[in-house]
Amino acid sequence: MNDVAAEAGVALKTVSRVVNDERGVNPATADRVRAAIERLGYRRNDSARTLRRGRTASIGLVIEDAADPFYSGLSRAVEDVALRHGYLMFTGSSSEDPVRERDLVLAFCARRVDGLVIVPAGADHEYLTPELDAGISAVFADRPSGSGRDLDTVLCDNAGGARAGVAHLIAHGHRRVGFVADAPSIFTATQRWYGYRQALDAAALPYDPALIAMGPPEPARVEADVTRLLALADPPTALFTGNGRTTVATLRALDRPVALVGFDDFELADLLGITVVAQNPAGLGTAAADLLFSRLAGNREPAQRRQLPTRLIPRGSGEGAFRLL
Amino acid sequence: MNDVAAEAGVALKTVSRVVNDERGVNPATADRVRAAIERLGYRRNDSARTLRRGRTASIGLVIEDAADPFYSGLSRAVEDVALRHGYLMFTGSSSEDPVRERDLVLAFCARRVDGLVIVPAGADHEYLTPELDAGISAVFADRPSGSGRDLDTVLCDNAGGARAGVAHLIAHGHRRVGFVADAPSIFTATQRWYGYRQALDAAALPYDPALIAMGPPEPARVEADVTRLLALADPPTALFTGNGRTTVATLRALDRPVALVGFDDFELADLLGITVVAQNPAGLGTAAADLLFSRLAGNREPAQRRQLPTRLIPRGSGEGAFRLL
DNA sequence: TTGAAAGCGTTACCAG
DNA sequence: CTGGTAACGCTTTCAA
Repeated sequence: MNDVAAEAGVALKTVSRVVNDERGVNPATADRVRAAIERLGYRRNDSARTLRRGRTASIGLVIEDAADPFYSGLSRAVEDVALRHGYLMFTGSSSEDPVRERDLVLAFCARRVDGLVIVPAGADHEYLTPELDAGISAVFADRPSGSGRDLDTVLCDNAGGARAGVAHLIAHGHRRVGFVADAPSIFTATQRWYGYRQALDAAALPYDPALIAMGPPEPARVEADVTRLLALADPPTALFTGNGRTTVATLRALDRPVALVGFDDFELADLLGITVVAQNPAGLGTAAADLLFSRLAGNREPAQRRQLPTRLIPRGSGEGAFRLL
Repeated sequence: MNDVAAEAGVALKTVSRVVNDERGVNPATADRVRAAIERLGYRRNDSARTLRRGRTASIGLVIEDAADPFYSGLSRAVEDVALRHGYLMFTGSSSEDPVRERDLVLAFCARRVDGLVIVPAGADHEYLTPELDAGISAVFADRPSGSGRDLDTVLCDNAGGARAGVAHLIAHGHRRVGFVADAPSIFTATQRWYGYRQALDAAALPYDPALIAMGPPEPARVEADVTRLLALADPPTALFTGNGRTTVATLRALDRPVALVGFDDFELADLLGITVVAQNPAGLGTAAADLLFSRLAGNREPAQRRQLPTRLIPRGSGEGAFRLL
């Protein structure tokens, strides 16, 4: 900017005015400055700008895995909202590791992002306190925080969705429904398990722990669990799967037709005829980002907790059974 | 940092030394400083650090769409490499819009990212010249640049992969193979079309423009085109589809069994029995990021152009025909 | 081992 | 309309 000022024969401050489209600059002077900028290939240094103004016009997004269709849909939605507000977005994948989540969040904060959208991997967010005190806004998406300050949170109706899905199977005559999902340490898995129990209770069906298979999200674990369930002496006649990844892994493990309803819609589920409880990843991202930007705009209301609805989409596998051939 | 110094009763510089783990600080003093940091909830401002040091330890990634499984896989791979090097990553989706690509890249540069990985939406990259002169490194992934300085580029073997896929269909007796893909303005689509032609030529089969359906990536367009091809008086007995999205859209449009080979592997393609020419999105991202970081480490060799192999995976649809039921 | 001062490239504030 | 100067929070350089 100094060089440009010298080149154009004006003061530094005048260049700043032109660069920032401030009014009160002689058009002729402005043109001279712009010409100098062009000649020198000058580009404003936003780091310095940021330092001086105290706002970086950037946000940080921490998700579980950028390559997972659910989170990449959420990610794209957050990005769109950010860009619409003129903000840039840092992205990081926590890989379901609380330490990595924390490192990413703190690294973003060190860059002085104005706000954060976090899909928490851990339950403890005490580490956020100094950052929040420093004025950084944060919104939790998909899962709530287990500790720390009460913060804006956007979830989907996990229990309600699971309840509806399992009730659907029960309504079609099933009395033994297997439940395959992520480990109980994952908030959404536990919520969906609540929903499963509620549906059983509502139908006065017994809860059989032998029909529950919760664990790490690895496909191999899921496939082994499904195989085990189906090999029981008194096997389930239907399965409810706890998320998209689990549903897909389950499909691979089926060696015979079984009624199936899965939480999360996914690509080609319609072609395959899989009945699902759909949630809206993009909607989740948009809602979280909107909430964040309302905070950045000065909204000082108490922390909100929004819950997005789910939708049961019957496609055959929940009404009859899933069969590929 | 000033506040911490005051709180600890030392000079600013000493705090800086402690924060950066520089040696030559009395352990007792260091402890006092650390205690003050803890009390005040101090966090280093990396923007200021960046400004002073001239390196931001961040890169920018511009892809076509963060929600597309292909690009989200690439994205995750780039992120992993960046994090391993202690870098943070800005992400942006161009939506196949050259203007948006340019705006994103320039915004990243204004933040003084050290490097860029770009999946170009446009062919013109003259706008990068001042940035490159300023010392920012850039690597193109998935598609090359059509203009501007010669830069590192990582592609997959588009023509070779398509040739192999089409040859596979021909080897199974097909003499009329339809080609459904993105618009010719997209580099990969055109390259794959070359591969298609090469396979025909190698088998001495005539090229029939009526069998070519290239256009916007919208599913509706693809479905309409597929329907049109299959309704021809002399319809194709096999289809080659130009990428994952197109393959999926094509599946939806099929009203009868047709032999099918698709470029790009995708989730559940194995279950559905779709023969594909697989490329490796994560490998592409890793290669591009590795190349970028070698530049950031000082590698001054001439621009490289790497080509990653593709792999034909027979699963049934290319050997017989695709049928869901 | 510790500290003081200069400077990174901007913008805010006050003068002219 | 234009310009000077301080300040943002840090690291670099030099001195004690």
